[in-house]
Amino acid sequence: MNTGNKTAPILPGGAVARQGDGSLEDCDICPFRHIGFCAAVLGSSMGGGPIRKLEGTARIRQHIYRPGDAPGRVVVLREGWAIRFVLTPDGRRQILSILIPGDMVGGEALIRDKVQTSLQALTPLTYCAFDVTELKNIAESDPGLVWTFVDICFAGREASEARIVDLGRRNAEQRIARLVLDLYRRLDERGLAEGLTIPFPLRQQTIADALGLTQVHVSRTMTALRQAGAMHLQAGVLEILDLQVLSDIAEIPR
Amino acid sequence: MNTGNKTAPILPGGAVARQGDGSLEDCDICPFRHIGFCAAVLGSSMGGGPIRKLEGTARIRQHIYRPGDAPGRVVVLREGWAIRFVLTPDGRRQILSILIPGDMVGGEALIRDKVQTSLQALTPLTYCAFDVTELKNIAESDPGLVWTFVDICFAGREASEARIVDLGRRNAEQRIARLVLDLYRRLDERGLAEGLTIPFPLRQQTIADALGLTQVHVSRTMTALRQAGAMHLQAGVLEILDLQVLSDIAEIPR
DNA sequence: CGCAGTGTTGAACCCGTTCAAGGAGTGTGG
DNA sequence: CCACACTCCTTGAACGGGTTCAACACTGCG
Repeated sequence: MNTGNKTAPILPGGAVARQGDGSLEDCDICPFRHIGFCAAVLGSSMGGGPIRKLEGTARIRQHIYRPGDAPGRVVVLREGWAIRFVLTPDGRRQILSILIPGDMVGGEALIRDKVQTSLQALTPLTYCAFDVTELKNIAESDPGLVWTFVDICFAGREASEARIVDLGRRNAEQRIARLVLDLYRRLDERGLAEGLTIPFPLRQQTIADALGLTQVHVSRTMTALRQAGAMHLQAGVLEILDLQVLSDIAEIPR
Repeated sequence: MNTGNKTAPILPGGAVARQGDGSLEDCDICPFRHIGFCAAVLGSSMGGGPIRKLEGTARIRQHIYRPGDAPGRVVVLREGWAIRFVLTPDGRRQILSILIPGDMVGGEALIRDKVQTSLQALTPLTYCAFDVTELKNIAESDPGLVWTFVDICFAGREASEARIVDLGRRNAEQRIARLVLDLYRRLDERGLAEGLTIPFPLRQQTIADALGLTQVHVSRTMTALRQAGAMHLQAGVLEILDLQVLSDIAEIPR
């Protein structure tokens, strides 16, 4: 039964979710129904039993989960951006991934009880969530779904390792250029880029915490990138002024 | 049929492997038969069809595979250490993982044709290898094996993300202390530590390339750690002199 | 209006790099 | 047995990319 606007807190951190009616019918019009996780779940739940889809929203800066929580759910972002991060003992933040619409998060809930990271909304957020127990049940009748998890996990690991190379061996200018190009590619794949212009809700402090820099240095470096004619950021919209220049700085062959 | 000492190159880079007789009988005496991947494969191949185990050796500094290769095999180290790394366009090296006996490498071959990294022996190496096609066949009759892949992949991703935090937010002393403690814990889990002493075949340049530092600075920092009474490295053997001091430096609660 | 969040800029500082020289250990060949 | 080459580690001095601290400007908002 669709509970309509009646809401109940189902995730730690105060994020609110409502339960769908299980038929997943609005997945039919979801722009992300053909990407990895959703496509696999939709395919599986057609053959086997249905899966309940939970829907949720989060306000800006709201936590979806924190270290030590046991969310028990896998989350797929539908609208808005989020970050997954950890805090060091001295209170500094390291962002592990920047999440855009269509991304899946929290896959570790499939094999771990508790998570060790925080998930926080960067913008107002709407998302779908799937109970891991139900996912495991579906996977029993459709082992192909597990391969989808393997696939998603390795893709995530490759992204992590690309970031390791950035942090270990590249300077601030290269790191920022590569972050921007990576986000541009991902947004473009999901139809969220307009030409060379993308929505860009990241603050300089957010970029700094993702790339192991300080906000002050991000400011200086982005000024340099703007003056080099590579890109331009204003009011949450980033425009790549010269893809070749930016790619050269990023050391990405094109 | 056991081919005995007759050897044939089966992996790129010149590493040599011989084919076992498929019965895996020497797994019975392998010290790593109870850890993740091997335990799962042994359990699966008992129920379903047998899997061929390939065995291989590599000399020091020898490549097992390189970027662009399609090894088509998953490797489990039996004796010796190895590194997985990439080279940046300007020729610098970033090590992505340091592998010790019992570790599984190359799981991406399960879902990718070509690998993007290099795998190189740090010491003389013996390893086992399993054909991914055969692994997939076994997984058809034992879906639990796929969950083992998910598990291993997420563990690898967690390790990668821990390294991201190190590179992004910790100084040289902390990075080295954490690397040493991580290796100590892993070696101890596999019964390869003697008290607080572990084999340590890493050169300073290797540590530098893993932690995003230079060899010169690793030298200075390790001298400082020695003078602080935290640890002592000589002739390929590392002794943790004061676990408390080292843990404090590493910011690991104990 | 006050205030919080964000970005810019300057100046001093420092962690780590770069360049360079030298020493210790090891293997090799004459 | 020694000369030589090679790898690895140490140490010094100068340099530089990035940090830290601080002041200020701009924006949106209650």
